[in-house]
Amino acid sequence: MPAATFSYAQIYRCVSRIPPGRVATYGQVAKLAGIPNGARSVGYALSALDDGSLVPWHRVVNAAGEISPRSSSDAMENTQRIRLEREGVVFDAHGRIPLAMFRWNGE
DNA sequence: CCACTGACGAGTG
DNA sequence: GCACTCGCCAGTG
Repeated sequence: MPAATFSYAQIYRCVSRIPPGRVATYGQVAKLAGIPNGARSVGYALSALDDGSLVPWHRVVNAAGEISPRSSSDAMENTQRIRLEREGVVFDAHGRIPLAMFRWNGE
């Protein structure tokens, strides 16, 4: 586990704030976490998570509304999609989410 | 300190 | 819509 001397907790907290059936982009979470241009850092922070995490990391997608491809194990991508669909999030034929409807406003 | 890598974003052609 | 480039921040060797 990395030193994480920085606001990982902020990122996790913001992600946890995302209501069910809603999604947020990396940039959005980053901004809310206090890192305006730290989209990459958000992704890294989420990558440090695992199944045992209480953080709904599956509600975080990229700016295109797609599930970001991770290093390996494409099976996890499927898991993320299943979890989202189970919460009511719909994927179009392109495999992405209509952010116009499901994007979290950050209330 | 430097170089490389990584769940990204925005801009350009 | 796709491919490429640059910029962002953090972690690791």
